[in-house]
Amino acid sequence: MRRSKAEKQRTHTRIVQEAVRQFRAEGIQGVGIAELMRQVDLTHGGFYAHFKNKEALVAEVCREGLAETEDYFVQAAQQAAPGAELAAIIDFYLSAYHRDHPALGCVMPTLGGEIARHSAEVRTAFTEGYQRLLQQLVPWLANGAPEEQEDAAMALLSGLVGALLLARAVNDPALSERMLRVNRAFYEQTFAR
Amino acid sequence: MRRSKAEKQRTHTRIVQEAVRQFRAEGIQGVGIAELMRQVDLTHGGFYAHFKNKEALVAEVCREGLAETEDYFVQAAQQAAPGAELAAIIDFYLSAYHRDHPALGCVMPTLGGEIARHSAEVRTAFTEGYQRLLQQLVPWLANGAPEEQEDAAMALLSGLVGALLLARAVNDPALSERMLRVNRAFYEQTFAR
DNA sequence: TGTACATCAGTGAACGCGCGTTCACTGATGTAC
DNA sequence: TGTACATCAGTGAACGCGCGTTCACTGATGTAC
Repeated sequence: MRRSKAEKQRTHTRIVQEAVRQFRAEGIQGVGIAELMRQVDLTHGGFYAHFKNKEALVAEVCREGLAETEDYFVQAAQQAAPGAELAAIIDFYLSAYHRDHPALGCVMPTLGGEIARHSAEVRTAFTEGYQRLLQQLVPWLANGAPEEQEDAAMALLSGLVGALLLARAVNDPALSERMLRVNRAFYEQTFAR
Repeated sequence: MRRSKAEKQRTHTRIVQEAVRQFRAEGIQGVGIAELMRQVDLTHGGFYAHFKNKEALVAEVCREGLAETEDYFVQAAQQAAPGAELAAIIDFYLSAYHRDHPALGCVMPTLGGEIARHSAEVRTAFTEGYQRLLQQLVPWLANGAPEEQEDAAMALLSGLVGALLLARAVNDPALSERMLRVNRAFYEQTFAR
């Protein structure tokens, strides 16, 4: 039953992509290897031909998940009118669509709490993805020393994450809507140049 | 083996307090009823004399956890010099101690992601606690229409939550320290009056 | 106030189930000649 | 290029374990008289 190298690569990618989706929807602890592999049309034993253990998958999920968010930031900025790049990123991140589709969205609000409890391997993968995301925001922030721009990006990014997290946790649609709206306005007024 | 009403009440409180602590440290899914009850010197069967099911406990944990954070906010403000109340709350929330002791800290960064996936019962408890927390911040925000003060409190609160979440997830101590410092400075400059 | 009985907090065995991981096996792929 | 053999992606049974919940039971507490 051995498969070609190319096919193994494809299978590997499919496992990671399905894991990113499922982890965001159900949490890391909420997803079992057997169910994950079933969704990829494989049996659970095969998992260990691709990953040393579940923890190694979690690390890859961090990388993949944060890279996806990075792509979304780049796309939002590209499609925005000149000067409106940062507002476009903020509007995308704090949209009702993003709030209502955690399985398709950023891993930071969905998995951040769990990741803090995981191994150094996982947290290092997270840290690297976070730093790249930060650099993606820097070009759109007010002129100044690079360090000041990074500082601003850090404040903005954690604000976005917290706002989305809380907008999802809360059970009152009007309140949730208000949280998104208020935070969009706050970050656009504070950081848009 | 029946116990007095007062003793049942005391037991109930002990279960909830131990659950708040364990949930913050290990996540909701990371804590089992048996282990929880063992820490309270009871057997797992007795759990159901106090709670319909685990979900009912989670709802109580939300209430208790957010009430604790509310108390901390009140205390921080009381102990602060006049005019420095908001800075004191921000400094407390974004302290290295708070980051390093999630078991003793706010439930929003630790449990927020999981709570978003829980029942209406749990999310309603969370929503009520969140609203009370918000009102605790309002008095310390810039004068203006009550709605504007609430808006500012919402932006501040989600920023605090996101910053603590990320400062814990990241694996680089210098970066984590910088995240706390930058966010403290940002929120104090933006909101302190 | 004292007695008889119902209530029920807590015990501990048992339920079915899913978890992460291991392992002997299969047969197609990759490689050495 | 063709053949012989080693490799290894994926299978599926099995491992020990912990999960949430139920339930018959116990004996002290609460209550009705």
